[in-house]
Amino acid sequence: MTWTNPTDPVHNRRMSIVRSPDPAPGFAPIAPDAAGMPLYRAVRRALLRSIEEGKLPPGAALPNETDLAAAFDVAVGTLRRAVDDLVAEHILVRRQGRGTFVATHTRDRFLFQFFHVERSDGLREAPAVELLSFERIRMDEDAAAALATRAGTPAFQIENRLKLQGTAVVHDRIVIPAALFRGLTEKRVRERPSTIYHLYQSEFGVTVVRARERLSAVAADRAIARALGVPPGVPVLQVRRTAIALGGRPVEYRVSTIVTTAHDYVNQLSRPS
Amino acid sequence: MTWTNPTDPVHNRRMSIVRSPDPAPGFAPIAPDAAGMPLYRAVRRALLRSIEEGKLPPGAALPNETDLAAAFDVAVGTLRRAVDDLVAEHILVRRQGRGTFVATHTRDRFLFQFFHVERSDGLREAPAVELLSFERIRMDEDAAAALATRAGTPAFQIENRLKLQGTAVVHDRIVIPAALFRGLTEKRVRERPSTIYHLYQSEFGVTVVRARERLSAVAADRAIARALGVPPGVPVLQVRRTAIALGGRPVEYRVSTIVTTAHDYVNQLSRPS
DNA sequence: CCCAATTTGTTCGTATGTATA
DNA sequence: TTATACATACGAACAAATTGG
Repeated sequence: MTWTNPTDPVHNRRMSIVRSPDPAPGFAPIAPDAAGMPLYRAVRRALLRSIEEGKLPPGAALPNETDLAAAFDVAVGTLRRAVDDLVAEHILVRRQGRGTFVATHTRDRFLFQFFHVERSDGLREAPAVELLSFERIRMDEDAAAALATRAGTPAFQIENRLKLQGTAVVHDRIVIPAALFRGLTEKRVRERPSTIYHLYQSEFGVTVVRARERLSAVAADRAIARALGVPPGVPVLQVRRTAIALGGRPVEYRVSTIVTTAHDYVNQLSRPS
Repeated sequence: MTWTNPTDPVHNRRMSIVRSPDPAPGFAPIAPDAAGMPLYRAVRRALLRSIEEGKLPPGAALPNETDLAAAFDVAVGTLRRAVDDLVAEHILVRRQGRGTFVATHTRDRFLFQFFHVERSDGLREAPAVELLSFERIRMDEDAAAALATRAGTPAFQIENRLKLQGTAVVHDRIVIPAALFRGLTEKRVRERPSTIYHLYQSEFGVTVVRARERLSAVAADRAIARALGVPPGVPVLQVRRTAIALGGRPVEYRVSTIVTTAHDYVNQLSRPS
């Protein structure tokens, strides 16, 4: 059984109608005006807030579009536009016939979105990660600046060596605030079943959604050179990454050092759609 | 005066209706089926073809959405979706209240899409370009491979030095096929009023739409070191770019060498929407 | 293997708001 | 002010993919 809904002539919105058991609990109608923000933006923010607050944990299925639109009191098209944006940001994933889900940090996603090294001939493969060290440290100036805190802030530092086709190519030094990752141990890092971003997400509720990278060429220092099996002083590519989590907070500072004798950092400037 | 259009129950498409003077000449209805491709994809391709064929030159205004949708015999929403995609690819530009236009290569676009160097403290500014040399050459293996042709193919080679905040930071060696740029002279390069991509577009009908870049760290050779005023052998960032034009053809191979003592190559991994 | 239910994907159409000239 | 064009929002119908019986 269906009704046709009377519409509010001012805002062109459906007027609220009582329904039997709420098909999308926890989603309140969007206020008609939110500082001149388009409705689909307000819906996007509401969804984002639900995800950030944990009401929609990673992997969770959203209510179907019809129910969710009804809960927000917007048209399906408006809801879809909001979801479109979140899908483009890799925060939601849609699967036709199945539903819409909060994105999880799979290996595929890591490779696609956050790993840019491939062999000079274009061969791409997942790196084999080897943990070199796990320490409690206090942040240096660089890490602190990137993480919007003060030098000396307690942190974990993880050093990894990444091999491609059997040869060491990348050295990662990862700095993460201890406050955000309470209870992290070397064991948990070493025995994580998937990527480290998956670990952040599944064990600490920290979902990395984007990152800024600054690249420069430097001479390999002794420690890096030894770790990567190259002579000290050879030019290596240094990538300083600040990873941003769901709330917009920087949560990881990472310095990747890449030997580019047989590999490159690749970047696509605009993809065909 | 308006009609309501009878619809084809099979494809849910409007049936053709004769109209007075064609409001969007040169745009034929899209065939209902194009290998299972969604209609909006077919519309996108039709628009792209019109642009590639020069029927919509850079800067040209498209017919308004209503007329264009009618010409293609699709709904406005379908047309808008096709245009959305081309806008995301920077091939079209929409301006509310004015119209939709074929994108031109402005300085702003170059900076946003194709120039990634900024000072270490985050300061971004447009580079001052200085032409160092202009030569007719034959392509080496690297350039030929990037441009999908054979070594020895006639080409132009342009060397530029880019200054930021008054200091030389980037050296560009640009290789472009002579066949695509007949009549190019040093004078035209030197006296171009805007970016070199604008020159390609306005003078040779070559519209760069995207690029692939491969980055590595190398030691500065003597020539580069002299051009950039650094000691030979210092680590520098080498960016090898293949630029792709509208038809999908590679049209430029560029090797940028960047001194990264006070500057970085910056990259955004996913932007918030 | 096929069918039915569910969910997203595509396409249609329309009305109104907002920016521009 | 008016006309035009894109932007937002509504609603509806059918297609396509997936899952479970």
